[in-house]
Amino acid sequence: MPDPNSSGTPTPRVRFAPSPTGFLHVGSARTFTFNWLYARHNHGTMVLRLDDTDLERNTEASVQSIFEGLRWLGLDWDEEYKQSERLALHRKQAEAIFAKGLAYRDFTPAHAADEEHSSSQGAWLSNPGMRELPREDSDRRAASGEPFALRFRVPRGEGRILQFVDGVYGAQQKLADEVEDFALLRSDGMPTYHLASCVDDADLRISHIIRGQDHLTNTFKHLLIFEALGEGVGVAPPHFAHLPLLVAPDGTKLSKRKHGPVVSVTTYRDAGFLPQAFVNFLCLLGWSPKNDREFLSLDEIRDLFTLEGVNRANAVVNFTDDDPFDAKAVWLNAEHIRALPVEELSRDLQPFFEQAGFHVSPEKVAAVTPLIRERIKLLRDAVPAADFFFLDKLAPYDPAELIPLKKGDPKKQDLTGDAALALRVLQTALEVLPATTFDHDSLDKALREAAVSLGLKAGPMFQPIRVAVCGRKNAPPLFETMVVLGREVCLERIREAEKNLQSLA
RNA sequence: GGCGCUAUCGUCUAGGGGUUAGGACGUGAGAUUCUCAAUCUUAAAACCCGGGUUCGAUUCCCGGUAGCGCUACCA
Repeated sequence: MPDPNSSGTPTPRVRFAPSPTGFLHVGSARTFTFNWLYARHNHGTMVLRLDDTDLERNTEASVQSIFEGLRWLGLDWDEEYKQSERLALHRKQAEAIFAKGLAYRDFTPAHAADEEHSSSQGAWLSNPGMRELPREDSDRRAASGEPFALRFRVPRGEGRILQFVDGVYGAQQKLADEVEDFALLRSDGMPTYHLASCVDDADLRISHIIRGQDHLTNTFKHLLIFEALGEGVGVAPPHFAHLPLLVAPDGTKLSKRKHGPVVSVTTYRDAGFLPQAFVNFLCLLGWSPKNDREFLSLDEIRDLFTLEGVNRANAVVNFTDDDPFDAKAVWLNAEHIRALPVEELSRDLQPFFEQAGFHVSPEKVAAVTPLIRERIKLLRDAVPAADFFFLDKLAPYDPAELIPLKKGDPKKQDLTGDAALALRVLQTALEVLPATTFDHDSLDKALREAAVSLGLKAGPMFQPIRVAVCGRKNAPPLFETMVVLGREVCLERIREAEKNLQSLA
Protein backbone atom coordinates (compact mmCIF):
# COMPACT_ATOMS: atom_id res chain seq x y z
CA MET A 1 0.00 0.00 0.00
CA PRO A 2 1.37 3.40 -0.94
CA ASP A 3 2.28 5.79 1.82
CA PRO A 4 -0.48 8.38 2.12
CA ASN A 5 2.13 11.02 2.76
CA SER A 6 4.22 10.26 -0.27
CA SER A 7 1.76 11.84 -2.68
CA GLY A 8 -0.52 14.82 -2.60
CA THR A 9 -3.69 12.79 -2.37
CA PRO A 10 -4.20 10.57 0.64
CA THR A 11 -5.57 7.11 0.00
CA PRO A 12 -9.34 7.18 -0.01
CA ARG A 13 -11.53 5.77 2.71
CA VAL A 14 -14.96 4.72 1.53
CA ARG A 15 -17.81 3.08 3.35
CA PHE A 16 -20.83 0.98 2.70
CA ALA A 17 -23.55 1.67 5.23
CA PRO A 18 -26.56 -0.61 4.90
CA SER A 19 -29.43 -0.45 7.29
CA PRO A 20 -30.39 -3.92 8.42
CA THR A 21 -34.08 -3.95 7.67
CA GLY A 22 -34.21 -7.02 5.46
CA PHE A 23 -32.13 -9.12 3.13
CA LEU A 24 -29.34 -7.65 1.03
CA HIS A 25 -30.94 -5.74 -1.81
CA VAL A 26 -29.43 -5.85 -5.31
CA GLY A 27 -29.21 -2.05 -5.26
CA SER A 28 -27.29 -2.20 -2.01
CA ALA A 29 -25.09 -4.90 -3.43
CA ARG A 30 -24.26 -2.65 -6.34
CA THR A 31 -23.52 0.32 -4.08
CA PHE A 32 -21.27 -1.91 -2.02
CA THR A 33 -19.56 -3.14 -5.17
CA PHE A 34 -18.92 0.34 -6.53
CA ASN A 35 -17.47 1.43 -3.22
CA TRP A 36 -15.30 -1.64 -3.14
CA LEU A 37 -14.11 -1.01 -6.68
CA TYR A 38 -13.28 2.57 -5.88
CA ALA A 39 -11.38 1.56 -2.77
CA ARG A 40 -9.45 -1.27 -4.38
CA HIS A 41 -8.74 0.64 -7.58
CA ASN A 42 -7.23 3.45 -5.55
CA HIS A 43 -5.57 1.28 -2.91
CA GLY A 44 -7.86 2.74 -0.30
CA THR A 45 -9.77 1.42 2.67
CA MET A 46 -13.19 -0.17 2.60
CA VAL A 47 -15.30 0.37 5.69
CA LEU A 48 -18.47 -1.52 6.46
CA ARG A 49 -20.83 0.25 8.80
CA LEU A 50 -24.20 -1.05 9.88
CA ASP A 51 -26.54 1.91 10.06
CA ASP A 52 -28.85 0.47 12.64
CA THR A 53 -30.19 3.48 14.46
CA ASP A 54 -33.79 2.66 13.64
CA LEU A 55 -34.51 0.30 16.51
CA GLU A 56 -38.05 -0.32 15.37
CA ARG A 57 -37.11 -1.87 12.08
CA ASN A 58 -33.69 -3.41 12.55
CA THR A 59 -33.38 -7.11 13.22
CA GLU A 60 -30.50 -9.43 13.98
CA ALA A 61 -31.75 -11.78 11.28
CA SER A 62 -31.36 -9.00 8.79
CA VAL A 63 -27.81 -8.30 9.94
CA GLN A 64 -27.01 -11.97 9.38
CA SER A 65 -28.59 -12.03 5.97
CA ILE A 66 -26.70 -8.94 4.88
CA PHE A 67 -23.40 -10.48 5.93
CA GLU A 68 -24.39 -13.65 4.16
CA GLY A 69 -25.07 -11.72 0.99
CA LEU A 70 -21.85 -9.75 1.18
CA ARG A 71 -19.80 -12.85 1.83
CA TRP A 72 -21.37 -14.49 -1.18
CA LEU A 73 -20.39 -11.58 -3.40
CA GLY A 74 -16.84 -12.36 -2.47
CA LEU A 75 -15.83 -8.77 -1.84
CA ASP A 76 -14.00 -7.95 1.35
CA TRP A 77 -13.78 -4.99 3.67
CA ASP A 78 -11.14 -3.70 6.01
CA GLU A 79 -12.97 -2.20 8.96
CA GLU A 80 -16.33 -2.82 10.48
CA TYR A 81 -18.54 -0.69 12.71
CA LYS A 82 -21.98 -0.73 14.16
CA GLN A 83 -23.70 2.60 14.40
CA SER A 84 -25.79 1.61 17.40
CA GLU A 85 -22.59 1.22 19.41
CA ARG A 86 -21.65 4.80 18.73
CA LEU A 87 -24.70 6.47 20.21
CA ALA A 88 -22.72 8.33 22.82
CA LEU A 89 -20.74 10.09 20.13
CA HIS A 90 -23.84 10.99 18.19
CA ARG A 91 -25.53 12.49 21.24
CA LYS A 92 -22.44 14.35 22.24
CA GLN A 93 -22.21 15.91 18.80
CA ALA A 94 -25.89 16.73 18.80
CA GLU A 95 -25.44 18.55 22.09
CA ALA A 96 -22.47 20.41 20.74
CA ILE A 97 -24.47 21.55 17.75
CA PHE A 98 -27.27 22.62 20.04
CA ALA A 99 -24.83 24.43 22.28
CA LYS A 100 -23.59 26.41 19.31
CA GLY A 101 -27.14 27.50 18.66
CA LEU A 102 -27.24 25.65 15.37
CA ALA A 103 -30.15 23.47 16.43
CA TYR A 104 -33.31 23.89 18.44
CA ARG A 105 -35.68 21.73 20.42
CA ASP A 106 -39.00 21.00 18.81
CA PHE A 107 -41.60 20.00 21.39
CA THR A 108 -44.31 19.34 18.83
CA PRO A 109 -45.58 15.79 19.31
CA ALA A 110 -44.54 13.61 16.39
CA HIS A 111 -48.02 12.74 15.18
CA ALA A 112 -49.13 16.38 15.33
CA ALA A 113 -46.16 17.36 13.20
CA ASP A 114 -47.11 14.78 10.63
CA GLU A 115 -50.54 16.25 10.26
CA GLU A 116 -49.28 19.79 9.98
CA HIS A 117 -46.76 18.91 7.31
CA SER A 118 -49.13 17.00 5.14
CA SER A 119 -51.94 19.52 5.39
CA SER A 120 -49.79 22.49 4.47
CA GLN A 121 -49.82 23.28 0.77
CA GLY A 122 -46.25 24.32 0.15
CA ALA A 123 -43.21 22.53 1.44
CA TRP A 124 -42.82 22.45 5.17
CA LEU A 125 -39.60 24.21 6.06
CA SER A 126 -39.52 24.99 9.71
CA ASN A 127 -41.50 25.24 12.89
CA PRO A 128 -41.25 28.95 13.69
CA GLY A 129 -42.88 28.62 17.10
CA MET A 130 -40.23 26.19 18.17
CA ARG A 131 -37.34 27.63 16.21
CA GLU A 132 -37.87 30.98 17.89
CA LEU A 133 -38.66 29.57 21.33
CA PRO A 134 -36.55 31.44 23.89
CA ARG A 135 -33.74 29.37 25.31
CA GLU A 136 -35.03 29.65 28.86
CA ASP A 137 -38.43 28.27 27.88
CA SER A 138 -36.79 25.51 25.93
CA ASP A 139 -34.53 24.58 28.85
CA ARG A 140 -37.41 24.66 31.28
CA ARG A 141 -39.61 22.41 29.19
CA ALA A 142 -36.76 20.01 28.55
CA ALA A 143 -35.93 19.91 32.26
CA SER A 144 -39.53 19.12 33.06
CA GLY A 145 -39.17 16.00 30.96
CA GLU A 146 -41.23 17.10 27.98
CA PRO A 147 -40.07 15.11 24.96
CA PHE A 148 -38.62 16.95 21.98
CA ALA A 149 -36.93 16.38 18.68
CA LEU A 150 -33.76 18.30 17.97
CA ARG A 151 -33.88 20.14 14.67
CA PHE A 152 -31.16 21.76 12.67
CA ARG A 153 -31.54 25.51 12.47
CA VAL A 154 -31.10 25.89 8.71
CA PRO A 155 -29.92 29.41 7.80
CA ARG A 156 -32.86 31.41 6.46
CA GLY A 157 -33.23 34.73 4.76
CA GLU A 158 -29.52 35.04 4.10
CA GLY A 159 -29.62 33.79 0.53
CA ARG A 160 -27.05 31.25 1.56
CA ILE A 161 -26.11 28.87 -1.28
CA LEU A 162 -25.10 25.33 -0.49
CA GLN A 163 -22.86 23.72 -3.06
CA PHE A 164 -20.63 20.80 -3.82
CA VAL A 165 -19.19 19.00 -6.79
CA ASP A 166 -20.55 15.55 -7.19
CA GLY A 167 -18.20 12.92 -8.56
CA VAL A 168 -20.86 11.74 -10.97
CA TYR A 169 -23.41 14.51 -11.35
CA GLY A 170 -21.07 17.45 -11.36
CA ALA A 171 -21.63 20.84 -9.72
CA GLN A 172 -24.67 20.95 -7.47
CA GLN A 173 -26.19 23.85 -5.63
CA LYS A 174 -29.26 24.73 -3.70
CA LEU A 175 -30.55 27.64 -1.69
CA ALA A 176 -30.39 26.94 2.03
CA ASP A 177 -33.78 28.61 2.36
CA GLU A 178 -35.22 25.66 0.49
CA VAL A 179 -33.90 23.11 2.93
CA GLU A 180 -36.24 22.21 5.75
CA ASP A 181 -35.25 22.17 9.41
CA PHE A 182 -34.52 18.45 9.47
CA ALA A 183 -34.32 16.43 12.65
CA LEU A 184 -31.04 15.49 14.28
CA LEU A 185 -32.42 13.66 17.27
CA ARG A 186 -35.75 11.93 17.64
CA SER A 187 -37.90 12.53 20.66
CA ASP A 188 -36.69 9.23 22.10
CA GLY A 189 -33.16 10.61 22.01
CA MET A 190 -32.02 8.43 19.12
CA PRO A 191 -30.07 10.11 16.35
CA THR A 192 -31.57 10.30 12.89
CA TYR A 193 -29.84 8.91 9.85
CA HIS A 194 -28.57 12.34 8.82
CA LEU A 195 -26.89 13.04 12.12
CA ALA A 196 -25.51 9.60 12.83
CA SER A 197 -24.23 9.12 9.34
CA CYS A 198 -22.43 12.45 9.15
CA VAL A 199 -20.99 12.17 12.63
CA ASP A 200 -19.66 8.73 11.82
CA ASP A 201 -18.39 9.70 8.40
CA ALA A 202 -16.47 12.54 10.01
CA ASP A 203 -15.23 10.45 12.88
CA LEU A 204 -14.19 7.57 10.64
CA ARG A 205 -12.48 10.05 8.31
CA ILE A 206 -14.42 8.84 5.30
CA SER A 207 -12.99 10.63 2.28
CA HIS A 208 -15.52 9.63 -0.38
CA ILE A 209 -19.18 8.95 0.05
CA ILE A 210 -20.43 6.85 -2.83
CA ARG A 211 -24.11 6.10 -2.49
CA GLY A 212 -27.44 5.99 -4.27
CA GLN A 213 -28.74 9.02 -6.10
CA ASP A 214 -31.71 9.09 -3.74
CA HIS A 215 -29.32 10.88 -1.39
CA LEU A 216 -28.33 13.58 -3.84
CA THR A 217 -30.62 16.20 -2.34
CA ASN A 218 -29.95 15.01 1.20
CA THR A 219 -26.36 15.97 0.63
CA PHE A 220 -27.17 19.63 1.19
CA LYS A 221 -28.32 18.78 4.69
CA HIS A 222 -25.20 16.79 5.25
CA LEU A 223 -23.06 19.71 4.17
CA LEU A 224 -24.75 21.74 6.88
CA ILE A 225 -24.06 19.07 9.46
CA PHE A 226 -20.38 18.76 8.56
CA GLU A 227 -20.14 22.50 8.87
CA ALA A 228 -21.70 22.37 12.33
CA LEU A 229 -19.41 19.60 13.51
CA GLY A 230 -16.04 19.96 15.16
CA GLU A 231 -14.50 22.99 16.80
CA GLY A 232 -14.47 26.25 14.92
CA VAL A 233 -15.21 26.14 11.22
CA GLY A 234 -16.57 22.65 11.15
CA VAL A 235 -15.31 19.57 9.46
CA ALA A 236 -14.35 19.56 5.79
CA PRO A 237 -16.98 17.46 4.04
CA PRO A 238 -15.91 14.35 2.17
CA HIS A 239 -16.22 14.05 -1.57
CA PHE A 240 -19.59 12.87 -2.77
CA ALA A 241 -20.45 10.67 -5.71
CA HIS A 242 -23.98 9.54 -6.35
CA LEU A 243 -24.91 6.48 -8.31
CA PRO A 244 -27.92 6.27 -10.64
CA LEU A 245 -30.65 4.13 -9.17
CA LEU A 246 -31.56 0.61 -10.13
CA VAL A 247 -35.19 0.59 -11.18
CA ALA A 248 -37.78 -2.00 -12.10
CA PRO A 249 -39.22 -2.21 -15.63
CA ASP A 250 -42.06 -0.02 -14.41
CA GLY A 251 -39.51 2.71 -13.74
CA THR A 252 -39.81 2.82 -10.00
CA LYS A 253 -36.99 2.25 -7.57
CA LEU A 254 -36.48 -1.43 -6.86
CA SER A 255 -38.24 -2.19 -3.66
CA LYS A 256 -38.65 -5.25 -1.53
CA ARG A 257 -42.28 -4.53 -0.90
CA LYS A 258 -43.26 -3.89 -4.47
CA HIS A 259 -41.04 -6.22 -6.44
CA GLY A 260 -40.52 -9.12 -4.07
CA PRO A 261 -37.69 -11.64 -4.03
CA VAL A 262 -36.23 -10.46 -7.34
CA VAL A 263 -34.53 -7.67 -5.43
CA SER A 264 -32.73 -9.99 -3.04
CA VAL A 265 -29.25 -11.20 -3.85
CA THR A 266 -30.06 -14.55 -2.25
CA THR A 267 -32.53 -15.13 -5.06
CA TYR A 268 -29.67 -14.91 -7.52
CA ARG A 269 -27.44 -17.08 -5.41
CA ASP A 270 -30.08 -19.78 -4.95
CA ALA A 271 -30.83 -19.88 -8.66
CA GLY A 272 -27.21 -20.59 -9.34
CA PHE A 273 -25.62 -17.34 -10.31
CA LEU A 274 -21.89 -17.25 -9.91
CA PRO A 275 -20.95 -14.31 -7.70
CA GLN A 276 -18.46 -13.00 -10.24
CA ALA A 277 -21.16 -13.07 -12.92
CA PHE A 278 -23.60 -11.29 -10.67
CA VAL A 279 -21.04 -8.62 -9.84
CA ASN A 280 -20.17 -8.29 -13.52
CA PHE A 281 -23.83 -7.71 -14.29
CA LEU A 282 -24.28 -5.20 -11.48
CA CYS A 283 -21.30 -3.19 -12.64
CA LEU A 284 -22.72 -2.87 -16.12
CA LEU A 285 -25.80 -1.17 -14.70
CA GLY A 286 -24.80 2.44 -14.61
CA TRP A 287 -21.16 2.01 -15.41
CA SER A 288 -19.31 1.35 -18.61
CA PRO A 289 -15.68 0.44 -19.28
CA LYS A 290 -16.14 2.29 -22.59
CA ASN A 291 -14.30 -0.31 -24.54
CA ASP A 292 -17.18 -2.42 -25.86
CA ARG A 293 -16.35 -5.22 -23.50
CA GLU A 294 -18.98 -6.63 -21.22
CA PHE A 295 -17.75 -10.00 -20.04
CA LEU A 296 -15.19 -8.98 -17.45
CA SER A 297 -13.44 -10.53 -14.51
CA LEU A 298 -13.43 -8.79 -11.17
CA ASP A 299 -9.78 -7.91 -11.59
CA GLU A 300 -10.45 -6.33 -14.94
CA ILE A 301 -13.36 -4.34 -13.59
CA ARG A 302 -11.29 -3.17 -10.66
CA ASP A 303 -8.52 -2.03 -12.95
CA LEU A 304 -10.89 -0.24 -15.31
CA PHE A 305 -13.19 1.29 -12.74
CA THR A 306 -13.44 5.05 -12.47
CA LEU A 307 -16.20 7.39 -11.35
CA GLU A 308 -16.01 9.05 -14.76
CA GLY A 309 -17.37 5.86 -16.26
CA VAL A 310 -20.50 6.10 -14.15
CA ASN A 311 -23.65 7.02 -16.02
CA ARG A 312 -26.25 9.49 -14.76
CA ALA A 313 -29.53 7.90 -15.82
CA ASN A 314 -31.31 5.23 -13.81
CA ALA A 315 -30.84 1.68 -15.03
CA VAL A 316 -33.64 -0.82 -15.50
CA VAL A 317 -33.18 -4.32 -14.20
CA ASN A 318 -35.17 -6.05 -16.84
CA PHE A 319 -37.08 -8.81 -15.12
CA THR A 320 -40.58 -10.03 -15.91
CA ASP A 321 -43.26 -12.04 -14.18
CA ASP A 322 -42.19 -15.08 -16.15
CA ASP A 323 -38.50 -14.61 -15.64
CA PRO A 324 -37.12 -12.96 -12.53
CA PHE A 325 -33.69 -12.47 -14.07
CA ASP A 326 -32.45 -9.96 -16.57
CA ALA A 327 -31.49 -11.80 -19.77
CA LYS A 328 -28.11 -10.15 -19.78
CA ALA A 329 -27.39 -11.35 -16.27
CA VAL A 330 -28.24 -14.86 -17.36
CA TRP A 331 -26.06 -14.62 -20.44
CA LEU A 332 -23.15 -13.30 -18.39
CA ASN A 333 -23.61 -16.15 -15.97
CA ALA A 334 -23.43 -18.66 -18.79
CA GLU A 335 -20.23 -16.98 -19.97
CA HIS A 336 -18.68 -17.13 -16.52
CA ILE A 337 -19.73 -20.76 -16.15
CA ARG A 338 -17.90 -21.60 -19.35
CA ALA A 339 -14.88 -19.66 -18.21
CA LEU A 340 -14.64 -21.62 -14.98
CA PRO A 341 -12.21 -24.54 -14.73
CA VAL A 342 -14.15 -27.81 -14.69
CA GLU A 343 -13.03 -28.72 -11.17
CA GLU A 344 -14.32 -25.46 -9.80
CA LEU A 345 -17.58 -25.62 -11.66
CA SER A 346 -18.01 -29.18 -10.55
CA ARG A 347 -17.55 -28.11 -6.93
CA ASP A 348 -20.11 -25.35 -7.36
CA LEU A 349 -22.56 -27.76 -8.91
CA GLN A 350 -22.37 -30.37 -6.16
CA PRO A 351 -24.69 -28.60 -3.70
CA PHE A 352 -27.33 -28.15 -6.38
CA PHE A 353 -27.40 -31.89 -7.01
CA GLU A 354 -27.47 -32.59 -3.29
CA GLN A 355 -30.34 -30.25 -2.84
CA ALA A 356 -32.25 -31.98 -5.60
CA GLY A 357 -31.86 -35.25 -3.76
CA PHE A 358 -29.02 -36.75 -5.78
CA HIS A 359 -26.41 -37.88 -3.30
CA VAL A 360 -23.73 -38.37 -5.82
CA SER A 361 -19.98 -38.59 -5.52
CA PRO A 362 -17.80 -35.63 -6.44
CA GLU A 363 -16.08 -37.89 -8.97
CA LYS A 364 -19.32 -38.54 -10.78
CA VAL A 365 -20.19 -34.85 -10.78
CA ALA A 366 -16.75 -34.07 -12.12
CA ALA A 367 -17.29 -36.54 -14.95
CA VAL A 368 -20.66 -35.06 -15.84
CA THR A 369 -19.67 -31.40 -15.56
CA PRO A 370 -17.87 -31.02 -18.89
CA LEU A 371 -20.86 -32.55 -20.65
CA ILE A 372 -23.37 -30.05 -19.33
CA ARG A 373 -21.17 -27.02 -18.97
CA GLU A 374 -22.18 -25.50 -22.29
CA ARG A 375 -25.77 -26.40 -21.78
CA ILE A 376 -26.58 -24.54 -18.59
CA LYS A 377 -27.02 -20.86 -17.93
CA LEU A 378 -27.68 -21.10 -14.23
CA LEU A 379 -26.15 -23.64 -11.90
CA ARG A 380 -29.57 -24.97 -11.03
CA ASP A 381 -30.09 -25.88 -14.71
CA ALA A 382 -27.59 -28.66 -14.12
CA VAL A 383 -30.15 -30.74 -12.28
CA PRO A 384 -32.61 -31.22 -15.12
CA ALA A 385 -29.72 -31.33 -17.59
CA ALA A 386 -27.94 -34.16 -15.87
CA ASP A 387 -30.50 -36.07 -13.84
CA PHE A 388 -30.39 -39.12 -16.10
CA PHE A 389 -26.79 -39.67 -15.15
CA PHE A 390 -27.80 -40.21 -11.56
CA LEU A 391 -31.14 -41.94 -11.81
CA ASP A 392 -31.18 -45.70 -11.22
CA LYS A 393 -34.17 -46.00 -13.44
CA LEU A 394 -35.12 -43.56 -16.12
CA ALA A 395 -38.34 -41.67 -15.71
CA PRO A 396 -40.99 -42.97 -18.11
CA TYR A 397 -40.83 -41.36 -21.52
CA ASP A 398 -42.87 -41.60 -24.68
CA PRO A 399 -41.53 -44.55 -26.71
CA ALA A 400 -42.41 -42.62 -29.85
CA GLU A 401 -39.40 -40.45 -29.10
CA LEU A 402 -37.25 -43.41 -29.95
CA ILE A 403 -38.37 -43.15 -33.53
CA PRO A 404 -36.38 -40.62 -35.49
CA LEU A 405 -38.47 -38.07 -37.33
CA LYS A 406 -37.87 -37.31 -40.92
CA LYS A 407 -36.76 -33.78 -41.24
CA GLY A 408 -39.33 -31.23 -42.25
CA ASP A 409 -42.24 -33.56 -42.62
CA PRO A 410 -43.27 -35.13 -39.36
CA LYS A 411 -46.76 -35.87 -40.58
CA LYS A 412 -45.75 -38.19 -43.38
CA GLN A 413 -44.27 -40.52 -40.86
CA ASP A 414 -44.58 -44.17 -41.58
CA LEU A 415 -44.82 -44.94 -37.89
CA THR A 416 -44.70 -48.66 -38.05
CA GLY A 417 -41.99 -48.80 -40.65
CA ASP A 418 -39.86 -46.30 -38.77
CA ALA A 419 -40.54 -48.06 -35.53
CA ALA A 420 -39.17 -51.19 -37.07
CA LEU A 421 -36.14 -49.27 -38.16
CA ALA A 422 -35.59 -47.84 -34.68
CA LEU A 423 -35.94 -51.31 -33.32
CA ARG A 424 -33.24 -52.55 -35.62
CA VAL A 425 -31.02 -49.70 -34.50
CA LEU A 426 -31.42 -50.70 -30.90
CA GLN A 427 -30.89 -54.34 -31.64
CA THR A 428 -27.77 -53.56 -33.58
CA ALA A 429 -26.50 -51.43 -30.71
CA LEU A 430 -27.15 -54.30 -28.37
CA GLU A 431 -25.06 -56.55 -30.57
CA VAL A 432 -22.21 -54.13 -31.05
CA LEU A 433 -21.85 -52.53 -27.64
CA PRO A 434 -20.83 -55.53 -25.54
CA ALA A 435 -17.70 -55.83 -27.65
CA THR A 436 -16.91 -52.15 -27.81
CA THR A 437 -14.51 -50.36 -25.53
CA PHE A 438 -16.32 -47.57 -23.76
CA ASP A 439 -14.34 -44.58 -24.78
CA HIS A 440 -15.28 -41.83 -27.17
CA ASP A 441 -13.32 -42.97 -30.22
CA SER A 442 -14.25 -46.61 -30.01
CA LEU A 443 -17.93 -45.86 -29.60
CA ASP A 444 -17.80 -43.37 -32.41
CA LYS A 445 -16.20 -45.89 -34.72
CA ALA A 446 -18.39 -48.83 -33.74
CA LEU A 447 -21.69 -46.98 -33.96
CA ARG A 448 -20.87 -45.24 -37.20
CA GLU A 449 -19.92 -48.52 -38.76
CA ALA A 450 -23.17 -49.98 -37.51
CA ALA A 451 -25.02 -47.09 -39.12
CA VAL A 452 -23.38 -47.79 -42.43
CA SER A 453 -24.30 -51.43 -42.22
CA LEU A 454 -27.91 -50.45 -41.65
CA GLY A 455 -27.78 -47.92 -44.46
CA LEU A 456 -28.45 -45.09 -42.02
CA LYS A 457 -27.05 -41.66 -41.52
CA ALA A 458 -25.75 -40.60 -38.14
CA GLY A 459 -28.93 -38.77 -37.11
CA PRO A 460 -31.43 -41.58 -37.39
CA MET A 461 -28.87 -43.97 -36.01
CA PHE A 462 -28.01 -42.00 -32.88
CA GLN A 463 -31.38 -40.69 -31.89
CA PRO A 464 -32.93 -43.99 -30.81
CA ILE A 465 -29.84 -44.78 -28.80
CA ARG A 466 -29.75 -41.33 -27.26
CA VAL A 467 -33.36 -41.49 -26.21
CA ALA A 468 -32.93 -45.00 -24.92
CA VAL A 469 -29.94 -44.03 -22.86
CA CYS A 470 -30.96 -40.54 -21.71
CA GLY A 471 -34.72 -40.83 -21.76
CA ARG A 472 -35.09 -37.76 -23.95
CA LYS A 473 -34.19 -36.31 -27.30
CA ASN A 474 -32.05 -33.41 -26.18
CA ALA A 475 -28.96 -34.37 -24.32
CA PRO A 476 -25.19 -33.97 -24.30
CA PRO A 477 -23.14 -35.62 -27.06
CA LEU A 478 -23.88 -39.31 -27.21
CA PHE A 479 -20.49 -40.98 -26.93
CA GLU A 480 -19.25 -38.96 -23.99
CA THR A 481 -22.54 -39.55 -22.32
CA MET A 482 -22.33 -43.28 -22.80
CA VAL A 483 -18.81 -43.35 -21.46
CA VAL A 484 -19.92 -41.66 -18.25
CA LEU A 485 -22.95 -43.89 -17.95
CA GLY A 486 -20.93 -47.06 -18.48
CA ARG A 487 -21.60 -50.13 -20.50
CA GLU A 488 -23.96 -51.89 -18.13
CA VAL A 489 -26.31 -48.97 -17.68
CA CYS A 490 -26.37 -48.31 -21.41
CA LEU A 491 -27.16 -51.89 -22.31
CA GLU A 492 -29.84 -52.12 -19.69
CA ARG A 493 -31.51 -48.93 -20.83
CA ILE A 494 -31.37 -49.93 -24.47
CA ARG A 495 -32.97 -53.27 -23.63
CA GLU A 496 -35.67 -51.44 -21.76
CA ALA A 497 -36.22 -49.17 -24.76
CA GLU A 498 -36.42 -52.16 -27.03
CA LYS A 499 -39.23 -53.52 -24.89
CA ASN A 500 -41.05 -50.20 -24.94
CA LEU A 501 -40.77 -49.98 -28.66
CA GLN A 502 -42.14 -53.45 -29.19
CA SER A 503 -45.12 -52.65 -27.02
CA LEU A 504 -45.74 -49.65 -29.23
CA ALA A 505 -45.74 -51.68 -32.43
C1' G B 1 -47.29 21.53 -4.84
C1' G B 2 -41.78 22.94 -4.01
C1' C B 3 -36.77 21.60 -5.01
C1' G B 4 -33.29 18.45 -7.48
C1' C B 5 -31.73 14.84 -11.14
C1' U B 6 -32.29 12.42 -15.86
C1' A B 7 -33.61 11.58 -21.20
C1' U B 8 -29.46 7.26 -27.63
C1' C B 9 -32.48 0.52 -30.37
C1' G B 10 -37.29 -3.56 -26.11
C1' U B 11 -33.05 -3.59 -22.17
C1' C B 12 -27.72 -2.30 -20.69
C1' U B 13 -24.69 1.21 -23.03
C1' A B 14 -20.58 3.90 -26.54
C1' G B 15 -20.25 8.31 -28.99
C1' G B 16 -20.17 13.29 -29.99
C1' G B 17 -21.08 20.05 -33.84
C1' G B 18 -20.47 17.06 -40.13
C1' U B 19 -20.52 9.31 -38.37
C1' U B 20 -23.57 4.29 -42.81
C1' A B 21 -25.03 6.84 -34.70
C1' G B 22 -20.94 1.73 -32.58
C1' G B 23 -21.16 -2.61 -29.15
C1' A B 24 -23.80 -6.18 -26.01
C1' C B 25 -28.20 -8.92 -24.40
C1' G B 26 -32.73 -10.38 -26.29
C1' U B 27 -35.57 -11.34 -31.00
C1' G B 28 -35.87 -13.17 -36.52
C1' A B 29 -33.24 -15.80 -40.57
C1' G B 30 -29.23 -18.89 -42.19
C1' A B 31 -24.62 -22.00 -41.58
C1' U B 32 -22.40 -25.96 -38.74
C1' U B 33 -23.15 -30.41 -35.69
C1' C B 34 -25.38 -37.23 -33.83
C1' U B 35 -30.02 -34.07 -30.86
C1' C B 36 -29.70 -29.87 -27.67
C1' A B 37 -26.30 -26.33 -26.46
C1' A B 38 -22.10 -23.69 -28.00
C1' U B 39 -20.02 -21.29 -32.27
C1' C B 40 -20.22 -18.34 -36.92
C1' U B 41 -22.90 -15.18 -40.49
C1' U B 42 -26.94 -12.07 -41.09
C1' A B 43 -31.56 -9.01 -40.37
C1' A B 44 -34.91 -5.79 -37.86
C1' A B 45 -34.35 -2.16 -33.96
C1' A B 46 -32.70 4.23 -31.05
C1' C B 47 -30.73 10.00 -30.64
C1' C B 48 -38.40 12.62 -26.29
C1' C B 49 -40.64 17.39 -28.43
C1' G B 50 -40.10 22.71 -29.68
C1' G B 51 -37.15 26.87 -30.15
C1' G B 52 -32.45 29.06 -30.48
C1' U B 53 -26.62 29.26 -31.44
C1' U B 54 -24.21 27.60 -35.97
C1' C B 55 -22.77 26.87 -42.75
C1' G B 56 -24.42 22.46 -40.06
C1' A B 57 -27.29 19.88 -34.40
C1' U B 58 -28.62 13.70 -31.86
C1' U B 59 -24.36 16.39 -29.52
C1' C B 60 -24.11 23.20 -26.96
C1' C B 61 -28.11 26.74 -24.71
C1' C B 62 -33.26 27.71 -23.32
C1' G B 63 -38.26 26.03 -22.81
C1' G B 64 -41.71 22.00 -22.75
C1' U B 65 -42.88 17.03 -21.76
C1' A B 66 -42.06 12.59 -19.32
C1' G B 67 -39.72 9.60 -15.66
C1' C B 68 -37.30 9.28 -11.16
C1' G B 69 -35.63 11.17 -6.37
C1' C B 70 -36.05 14.28 -1.97
C1' U B 71 -39.66 17.01 0.52
C1' A B 72 -40.29 11.60 7.86
C1' C B 73 -38.80 12.20 14.90
C1' C B 74 -36.97 5.76 7.60
C1' A B 75 -32.38 4.98 5.84
